[in-house]
Amino acid sequence: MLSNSLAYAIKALIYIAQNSSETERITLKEISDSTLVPRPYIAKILQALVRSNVLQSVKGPNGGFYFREEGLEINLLQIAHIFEGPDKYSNCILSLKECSAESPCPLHSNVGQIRTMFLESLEQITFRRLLQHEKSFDLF
Amino acid sequence: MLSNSLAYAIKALIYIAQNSSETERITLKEISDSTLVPRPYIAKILQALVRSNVLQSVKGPNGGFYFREEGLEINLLQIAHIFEGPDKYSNCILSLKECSAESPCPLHSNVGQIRTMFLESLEQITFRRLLQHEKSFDLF
DNA sequence: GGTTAAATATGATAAATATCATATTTAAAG
DNA sequence: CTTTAAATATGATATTTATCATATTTAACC
Repeated sequence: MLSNSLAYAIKALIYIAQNSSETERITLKEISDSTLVPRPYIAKILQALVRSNVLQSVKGPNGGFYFREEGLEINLLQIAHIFEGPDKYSNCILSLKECSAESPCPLHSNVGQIRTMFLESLEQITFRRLLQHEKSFDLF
Repeated sequence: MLSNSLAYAIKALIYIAQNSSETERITLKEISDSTLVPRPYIAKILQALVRSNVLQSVKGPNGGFYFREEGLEINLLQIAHIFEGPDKYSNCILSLKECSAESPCPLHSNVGQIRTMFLESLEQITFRRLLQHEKSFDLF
């Protein structure tokens, strides 16, 4: 339902949101260890998140990653847009050309509607909200 | 949300359910033309559906595919199981080991719940139900 | 300013999906 | 019993996604 990369990104972001601050940076190794995502892979994902202004990174000794202030307001749908193609969530669930509210495909009213709910729910969840989840929960 | 193959399979099955009978078989070419899925690709998909006893096929002149009587009672979740790995829909949305109702992951109660609804909705839709959709709807 | 601990950039490899091509089998019909 | 129109089997190619490896840059600290 979520791609591998997207699920990895969300796990890493939850961990960082819960444990980082501008002065308390989280290193790649720590993120990899606590999510069990291989270091080079999670590295690529985190780099994309830095480029997208979700995270901030600092190189060198005592460096690492931390959440930007504004980053905490970002929701899961926005993260999805970074890792899935842009149109992945935008069209008919069967990818039919003619499907629309006026001329709905056979799945539009049932499965399609739940898909819409799924997207709305992704959109409602920000990292500030996820911060409240218990920190000891294993993210692997 | 659905894999390419699964969406193709559903489109083909809707077409066959609406247009076939034991005496009125649908040929590969016709299915390919009406779904715009390349012939060799849809051929593989249909073969899998025959092996899974959803469809019946007849070789030779005037041959083709048609829905088995019992096939019409099959629901979309069962079709999904044919084309997606078996555990694809079975575990935590973040693929976390420890996630359960008692010890839910950060997404369990929101996105996870909607995922469950999604699966239930797939399970409720049989091809007999989809038969009722207007036949002139373009399946491409 | 040299050492070190970190991220970054780049690209290589592997695995899974999707797509295409071709030869074989089967059954109907003349 | 030969031809023909269909599915079937098999496997080749391409594309995408996931994974791994390595060299480079950067900033802190002595």
